[in-house]
Amino acid sequence: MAGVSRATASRVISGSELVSDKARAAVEKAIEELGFVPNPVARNLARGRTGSIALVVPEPNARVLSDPFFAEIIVGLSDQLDDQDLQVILLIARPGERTEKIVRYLTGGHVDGAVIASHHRDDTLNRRISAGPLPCVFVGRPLGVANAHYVDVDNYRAGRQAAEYLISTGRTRIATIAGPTDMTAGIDRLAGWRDAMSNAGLPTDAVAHGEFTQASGATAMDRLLAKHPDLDAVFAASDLMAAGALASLAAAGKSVPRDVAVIGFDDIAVAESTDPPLTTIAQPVRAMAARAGEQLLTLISGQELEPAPVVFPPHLVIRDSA
Amino acid sequence: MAGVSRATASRVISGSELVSDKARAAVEKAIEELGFVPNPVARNLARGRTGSIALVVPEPNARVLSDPFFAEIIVGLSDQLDDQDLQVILLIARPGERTEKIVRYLTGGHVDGAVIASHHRDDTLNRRISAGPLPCVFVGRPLGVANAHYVDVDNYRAGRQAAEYLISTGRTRIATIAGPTDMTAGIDRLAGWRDAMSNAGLPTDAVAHGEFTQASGATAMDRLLAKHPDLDAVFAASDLMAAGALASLAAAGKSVPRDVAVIGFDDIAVAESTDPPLTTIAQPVRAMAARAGEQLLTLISGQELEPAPVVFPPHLVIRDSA
DNA sequence: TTGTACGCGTTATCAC
DNA sequence: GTGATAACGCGTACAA
Repeated sequence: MAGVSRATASRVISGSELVSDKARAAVEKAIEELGFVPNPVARNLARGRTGSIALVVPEPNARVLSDPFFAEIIVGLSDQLDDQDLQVILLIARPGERTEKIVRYLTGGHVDGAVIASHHRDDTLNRRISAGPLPCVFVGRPLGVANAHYVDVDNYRAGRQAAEYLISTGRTRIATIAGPTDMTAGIDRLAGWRDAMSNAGLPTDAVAHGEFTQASGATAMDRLLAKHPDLDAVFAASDLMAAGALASLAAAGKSVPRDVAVIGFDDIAVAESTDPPLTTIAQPVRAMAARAGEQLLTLISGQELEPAPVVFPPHLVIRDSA
Repeated sequence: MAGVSRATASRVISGSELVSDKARAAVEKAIEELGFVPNPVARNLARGRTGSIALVVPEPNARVLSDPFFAEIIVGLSDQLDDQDLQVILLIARPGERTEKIVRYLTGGHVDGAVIASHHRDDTLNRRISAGPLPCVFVGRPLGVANAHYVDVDNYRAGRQAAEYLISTGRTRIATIAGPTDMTAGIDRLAGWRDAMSNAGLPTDAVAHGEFTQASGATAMDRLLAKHPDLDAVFAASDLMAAGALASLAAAGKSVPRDVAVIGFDDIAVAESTDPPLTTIAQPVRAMAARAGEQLLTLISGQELEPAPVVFPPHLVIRDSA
């Protein structure tokens, strides 16, 4: 219709510079009149790509999806990829299903790359994908995967920071409600707390483990109180566990922060509405996700990328509980 | 390699019955040895489809994504579509951006259909997509869109149910914290409450509007208490608003449920951890999303579908607040 | 700068 | 049952 060949039309649409102004104008006019829209599927076939990347959520649990953490990841990632006309495909494990299906999907050429939210302890998926040819970036340091590309918050530093803050406010008998020992977030935060305590010459024996949930935080606090009735502060590795701890402390007749200071982790919405509002350590999740997307783009474009972790600094948010 | 034509190989892969056992075996053997995986992009091009549907979240707000409501929608939808090798593409409006880009994407042939989570008051997107040729199903009754396919909880019935329950427990001075007047969830729940109250011969003047948030629920409760100090019950159109109301009531020295009964809506996680735990009305979000997916599949397959709404019954969850 | 012609990897429509 | 062969709609060497 523009009186040119398909090739020239294609050049105009793809934004090539090697087109005369006259031809370009003619094509653009034709596009306008025809309401022409390129077929993305055909385009991707010709280009040898899929035009989409996967966001893998290996947890077969609806609860994790409502986790603000994932919400931020989704937003950060979409935001980063929107301009590259790459779409985000959500891949969540179905309840009671092995990750087999996800692996098959990822290796089946459906996507150009993957961002894996790796909070789960089951690392077979992580290993298999990481070893394969598909570009992939983890959000959160994956356990048992060597040379992986990942972005994470500096959990170790965060643990130190929490302990050091409590120490700086004069607390001396400081406990921690740590995460599970088979999740890097739990391990690293605990290690940081431990080192800060040791450096200050304080005991590191008041440790209880939770599952990052409110209920587990409450029972962990119960255990701590029973074993160390003299404690005057506690660092919980998640806000939910901190909220559980607040409930436990209230039930035990302890006033927060007067008797016991509490500091959480995540800075999710509930942190503001607890009584008292939680002092907590925030992680820049959206920025982390954006960075993961950026790294993935680099990998997809074929550039070699040193598998150096990208680590973001945590950020202390001071409210009333500590 | 199997000594057959592409056509026969394709038949085997696509699971056609019109293949001899011998040929099938040969092809399967070849597939095994070659590790052959069909290219999804080429397949979709040949089939004239995209192999994906969009889940549209028109709210340019990260907060709504962490809403358990959306989490359940995502899970329900993926669950339903997983078997059809249809993938869910998440389409969220970027903050501060018009919905223009989303419309372009949807009409650009990127997806075979769309599920639109239509909670937002801005209905231009709803109208434009609904009027177009793309199969689409709404979750939540869209405002100002005629003949739309949608699934929803029976908000009117839910409002009635809440009021009737409060009445049945002997309350007589019953208020409501309603949602915004330009969202169907707000409108319909209020209408149900109003009718139940009228039918029981009770006054319907104690109405305050909130924005479905905790803060707005608290201020709405403040207003209600100031104007109707004698009220003995309140129906909040969301759990978050109910939580805000609880705080406001506590500040006013009112005991729940002794002085004032409170009933919420949604049955999200916080409903269990408020003090006291919230009696609330749950909606079967996951089932609703699955149904929306099912409807969308029907539409995509080209079958005509009467645009009859699918309405799910709400479910009263009795805890301690009423 | 432009056009020709082929390739991308399948599925679908025919004849056979 | 099976096998050529034509789409599917676009990108892009290569030649002009």
